[in-house]
Amino acid sequence: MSTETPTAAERSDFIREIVAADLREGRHTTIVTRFPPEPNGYLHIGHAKSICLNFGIAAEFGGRCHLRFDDTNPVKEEQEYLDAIEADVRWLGFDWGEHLHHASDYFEQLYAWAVHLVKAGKAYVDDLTADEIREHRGTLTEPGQNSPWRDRPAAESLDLFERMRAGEFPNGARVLRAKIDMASPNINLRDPVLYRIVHAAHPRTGDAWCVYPTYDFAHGQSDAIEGITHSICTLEFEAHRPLYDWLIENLPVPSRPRQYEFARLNLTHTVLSKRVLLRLVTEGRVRGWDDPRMPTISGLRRRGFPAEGIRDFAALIGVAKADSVVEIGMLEHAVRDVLNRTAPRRFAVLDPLRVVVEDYPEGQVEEVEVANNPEDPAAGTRTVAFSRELWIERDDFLEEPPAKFFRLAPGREVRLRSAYFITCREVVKDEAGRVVELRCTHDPSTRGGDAPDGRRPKATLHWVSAAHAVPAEVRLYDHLFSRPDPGADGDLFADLNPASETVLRGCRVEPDLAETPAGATVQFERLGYFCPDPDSRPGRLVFNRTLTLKDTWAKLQAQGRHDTPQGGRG
RNA sequence: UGGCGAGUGGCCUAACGGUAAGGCACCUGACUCUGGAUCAGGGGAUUGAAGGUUCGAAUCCUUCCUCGCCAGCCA
Repeated sequence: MSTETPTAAERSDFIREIVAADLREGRHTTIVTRFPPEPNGYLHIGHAKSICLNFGIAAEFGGRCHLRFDDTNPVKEEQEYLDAIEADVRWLGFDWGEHLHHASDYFEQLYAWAVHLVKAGKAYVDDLTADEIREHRGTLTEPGQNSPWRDRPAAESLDLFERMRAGEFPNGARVLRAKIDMASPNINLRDPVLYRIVHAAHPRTGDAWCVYPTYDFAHGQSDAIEGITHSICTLEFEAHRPLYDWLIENLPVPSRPRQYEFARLNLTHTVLSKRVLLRLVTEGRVRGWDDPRMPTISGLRRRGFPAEGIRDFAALIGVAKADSVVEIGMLEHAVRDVLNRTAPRRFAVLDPLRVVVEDYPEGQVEEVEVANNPEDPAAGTRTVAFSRELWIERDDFLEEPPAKFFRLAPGREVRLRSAYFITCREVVKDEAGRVVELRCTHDPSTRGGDAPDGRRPKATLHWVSAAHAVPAEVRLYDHLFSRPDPGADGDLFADLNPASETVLRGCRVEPDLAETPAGATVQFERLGYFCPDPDSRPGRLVFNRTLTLKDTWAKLQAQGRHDTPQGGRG
């Protein structure tokens, strides 16, 4: 159940309309949905859309939503995935109560139903090889051919099926098939395979079974067992619906679930395919399923995306049947929106440039008061140490400022946020001509950040006191793929963004940032949102950049130079 | 080429026969101790095309076009 659904009080979509009508017209009194992941990988933002839909509907209509693992293929499934999926759904803010289920919980019942079909002459054991079955299946335009085993006596199929279960045959030797119609224009109805022999240990049932039901045979029946009323899945299962219905109609199942399909999520600059994500991980293109660049729930979490932002995003994009590609900016907008409201502000300098305030007494330290979040007065204030030697952001100074560059430059006065106005008096360079230090003066009357004479600098800079700031490593993240439609030219991996991660060492941050709790995302003023990485240690702080702030100056620069998609800073 | 599904401003989504709405993005201005946020305003859609029904069509009908999915013993 969602903690709250802030932005989408009146959101509706074609599925919710169906649900509402079913309730209104008495077809159901309680709505039961389910989220049915296969534990063969980590959940990603596309799954989040489905999770929000299924759990969201259950919550809105006073029903319930089950978490059911579709664990029918032991060769691809692992306990690690089962655990990660549960953690991710919970982190997203949803609760399945008592209803944690597995298709494997129903193996015995499913087997019994398969036997039922065999006895009814509606399923048979086929001795054809996989290749032969394919050849008999026909093509999109040509009907298939009946298997020579199609009409063998039910008793013979039954015997063979029992021996399949008993482990008498090797993988692939035989399968159980539904007897429907080899000439159907819907290929899924051309005697689909219901059971196959797989001698492999299952994460939950171990070696108890060596025959496993296919998705088609397991899914709808599991829905029926659990009393699912609305079995919501993605568009690619549309062609399976007739089979879903055929099985429900031909089996003595306890309920009549109905399947509805919606368009899966596609996002620009990212790939949402478990197959590809698995490759990124196994081939070491990223550091793991929870790499902050991954579109996985665990990656987004590590990156600092709040669950609320992900839920808001799901509400924002809606649910429909048209294939679509959502701009990643939409996700970033939803996330910035919650972070702007909730993230505490802190000072951090990513690329430090030394500033010496010449007219500020050596050894003196003042505690200046700074708002924790201008958006939220209740967040209160904190004090930050100010002293003679400071660090400011290197790109907040330009010796020869172009028009529209409002920050520090020789002779120019700017405000140091919540502290003093300073004026740059001298630029110190090393032998190579690189600026290494700025000699400045301050106006003591501007303490706190306001001038008694009403003077208003065009820029306000963030800063840290050199003697008080603590060092940190900061990892900057950008889109994993550099083009909006990765792989459109053929080679997906060639579109990997080489600048998707930039590691900055030698950053200087406000001391209390050392205490930022894991999972908390803060705003580094004027830079963006950041969160401590799990790699962070007391003495060796590591922060991940969740997202940059919107940056008009970076945009202006980008327009002028026509590069840097994510803009500036570091 | 068979079946199924879908086409609404750059992107997402709404309109359920009554004369195209909202969000994101973009642009402009105001305000601002974050070039953030906020506020105000703006540009932009002959609703894939062509016919037809109707007083009236994004919605109904016909034909066509385009895109997606289906020929795993994956899900």
